[in-house]
Amino acid sequence: MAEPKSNEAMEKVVSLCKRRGFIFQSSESYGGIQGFWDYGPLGAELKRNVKELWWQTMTRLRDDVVGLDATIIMHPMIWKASGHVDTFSDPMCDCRITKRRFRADQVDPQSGIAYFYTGARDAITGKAMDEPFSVLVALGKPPESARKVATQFYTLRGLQQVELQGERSEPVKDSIRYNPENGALLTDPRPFNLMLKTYVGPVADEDNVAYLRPETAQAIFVQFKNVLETSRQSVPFGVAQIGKAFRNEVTPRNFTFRSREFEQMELEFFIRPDEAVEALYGSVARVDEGGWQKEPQPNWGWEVWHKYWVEQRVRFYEGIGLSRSTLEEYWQKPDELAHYARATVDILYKFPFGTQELEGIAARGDFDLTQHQKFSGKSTEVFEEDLKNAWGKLDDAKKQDLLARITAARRQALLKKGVAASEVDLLAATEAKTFVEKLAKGAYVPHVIEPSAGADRLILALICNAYAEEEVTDDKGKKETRVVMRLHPRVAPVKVGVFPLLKNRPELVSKAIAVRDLLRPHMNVFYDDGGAIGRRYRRQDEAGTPFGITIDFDTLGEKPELLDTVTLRHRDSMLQERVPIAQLLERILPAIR
RNA sequence: GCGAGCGUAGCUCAGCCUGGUAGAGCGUCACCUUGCCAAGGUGAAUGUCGAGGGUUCGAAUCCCUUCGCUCGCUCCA
Repeated sequence: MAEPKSNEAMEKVVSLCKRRGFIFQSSESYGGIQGFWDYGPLGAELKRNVKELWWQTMTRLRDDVVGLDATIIMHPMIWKASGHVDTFSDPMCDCRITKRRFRADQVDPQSGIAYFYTGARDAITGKAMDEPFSVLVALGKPPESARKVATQFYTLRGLQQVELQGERSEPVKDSIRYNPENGALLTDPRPFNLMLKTYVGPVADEDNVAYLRPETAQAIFVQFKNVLETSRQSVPFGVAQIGKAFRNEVTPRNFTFRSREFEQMELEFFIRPDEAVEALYGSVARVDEGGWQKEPQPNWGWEVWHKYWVEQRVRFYEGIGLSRSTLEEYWQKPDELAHYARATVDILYKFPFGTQELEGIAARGDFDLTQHQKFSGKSTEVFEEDLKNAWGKLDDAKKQDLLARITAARRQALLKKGVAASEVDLLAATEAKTFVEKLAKGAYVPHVIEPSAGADRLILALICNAYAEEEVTDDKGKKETRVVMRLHPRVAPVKVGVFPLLKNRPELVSKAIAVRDLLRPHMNVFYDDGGAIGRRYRRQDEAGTPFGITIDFDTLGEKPELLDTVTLRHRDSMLQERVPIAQLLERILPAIR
């Protein structure tokens, strides 16, 4: 995935973002704060447009998705159930000599003889150091090798000629406290908690710990039943949410790409397990039949739904100016998949600093809803009368066949999870039986397809993608560079700039203001009367404004046939055309919607 | 969190080595000019030289600490 870095391109983008007011560093006047960013006037408009287009596409233009807007702080147990409490706090330790970092639980256990030192003394200056240290060497190695490493350690701490103090040794077995590469003692494990912690209520003690959500998805799972019961939806259907999430990233990097506070646009789309689909419709649609390119069908299983959502998401990106050629689809290999995922596709954008993930579309099975059912004790199952009836009508051979296939699938999943081979058959059989009995009653825990996009990453991709410099030659043959943000008109922060040709002619100014007021209820308009007209065009080019309108003397009727017409200037081509004021809305609106 | 480099006007940067209380270009603002693609005229604003401390008669300049940025390591469910 690594590509040659192009810092120059990125620096230009960052510079433009600040210069024109797209993105500022958070708390800049206080020295900034790492991993936090603010959107300026243009950035705020851009982000709002992107989020609204996502919301429009994902919920309002569909009849099978509804919205949710949940709190950032939720019951802490949710993060236990989701697995974040465990997977988000990796204790780490460092080699005291090479500074290499290890996951404390992933150090290769070492055995041998440990040599301990109480400290060291500098033979030249007489300076003493009482910091203890120890080195582990393999059995049979001479003590000199331990002394060499220990000397290195104290030298690094400023001693010139090291005299080791208080050496003693003892055998050690399977210790994970030493660096396997050089035997040096590692620092004590320190927790790296990637969730931002806070306290709910006035007392800041451990009973009141809560976390800022590291993803918006869990709220959807937790509210799944409420949404189902109140929205008049039934599976398959989805719940969409846009909101802030927080991760205490070790290393925020690449401008806004990896921030500690960021915004997600997530959909959890709930579907029937394939076995339920098969019971209802006799068979499950296959991906190679190509149906995923068209409208959803009742006989889709998870694979087709997954493929469908990948396609939908790519089409969304195309619709806001990220063509397929700027994107990459990365289908994770089976061994890269998280334990809960059946398949994950990353949609990547070719950023100047490398090709990086914009969105992940995961087929998560029933993992999340099952976890919350387990931890909360509340059912996350749905019931379908039709399923119960359909199951009742299956012949015995079909039922046996389904049971066998479910058992085999459960067996594989359990093996992958690390269940002992001796127990796996019984466990798989029991689980499959329970599952089938539920299906027979028309009940199941829905499976889920999760398209999860980063709003801020998308903004950054749109900005990088839009940035262009081009050589322009003027009438006098002079060459110059035009910086233009080729933002898709649908996301552009300002849709149209309105300019009186000259500002010292009140007739032009008042006409221009009238045009501005005509357009303003329908779109974001920027009025500018400062400086030469060309300068104002170029200023809007840098802001990504797709249209410019200039009011001149012909607008006022100098040439009677041009009365009430204006110049409409197009950002990308710089072409101009004469358009009647009365036709402006019908010319511009289709482009920005 | 570790290592290396960097931090001077809105932006790009000079000055730092060889201490003597800050500059250029672009941009911004106002007025004039401007009859359709940034470069005309006049005038103006802007930095406690990232922050704090130390050395010194005197620090943007030397030293220490800290914060931020970039790169590498680590991490990325």
